[in-house]
Amino acid sequence: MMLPDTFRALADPTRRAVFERLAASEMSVSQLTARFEVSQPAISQHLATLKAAGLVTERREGRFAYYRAAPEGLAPLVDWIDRYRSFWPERIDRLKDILKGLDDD
Amino acid sequence: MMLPDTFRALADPTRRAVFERLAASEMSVSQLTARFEVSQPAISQHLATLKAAGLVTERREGRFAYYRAAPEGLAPLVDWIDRYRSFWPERIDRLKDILKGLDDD
DNA sequence: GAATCGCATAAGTATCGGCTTATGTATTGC
DNA sequence: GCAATACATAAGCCGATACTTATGCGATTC
Repeated sequence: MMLPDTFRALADPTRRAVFERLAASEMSVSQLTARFEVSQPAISQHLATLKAAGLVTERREGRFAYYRAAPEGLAPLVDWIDRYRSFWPERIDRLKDILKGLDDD
Repeated sequence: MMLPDTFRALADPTRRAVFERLAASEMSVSQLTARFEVSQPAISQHLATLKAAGLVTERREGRFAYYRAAPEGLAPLVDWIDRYRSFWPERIDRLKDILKGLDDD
């Protein structure tokens, strides 16, 4: 199965943290940089990787670049997990909790 | 959040394929090696990584070591995805399909 | 229009990670 | 007990990658 690098993109802790931050709210690169302890180029590079994986989207506004998490990018992960559903013991009912939550929404 | 290296363990395509194979059925290291194009040590190393991440379990029998996928090891992934549930657009109803499947079982 | 700002890209470096071959350690078979 | 088998570990190699500083480039500001 060809996952579009979703796992690899999220494997790096810093990059995952960037995604998590962008899931909370849209932010510009400089705002994002201020929240991490790596340089601005490092952040830009992580964003490029996340964007290539479909995990974030970019919105240009003048000289600013606003990024936000693209939840659809997580779909390959859900798909992948889905493939092993039938092998899962009922013990893993956390997935059911997730569904319950969705139903309640 | 401190994921127990689940993402990193599944980021490598070969290692992910090993996990997928072990999800289908328990196998010994040599049986597993026969199915891949990397050496036996490489397989052993992948298995060690997967085991450290809680994604496989080992069963010793004489000089054989049988491995099988540990679906519980995927729980951290589900947990992590769950954290962003509220940000997801309804468009991602695939997760609902998963839950439906579980309910039907 | 010159300086500044926001960001991306280039280039270099050092570490990590997956692979190999070589070797070690039990276990089994003769 | 000796050879062979099953697997793990050691050691080394090399490409990938996460970071840095330096630079480029468009947009804003004065």
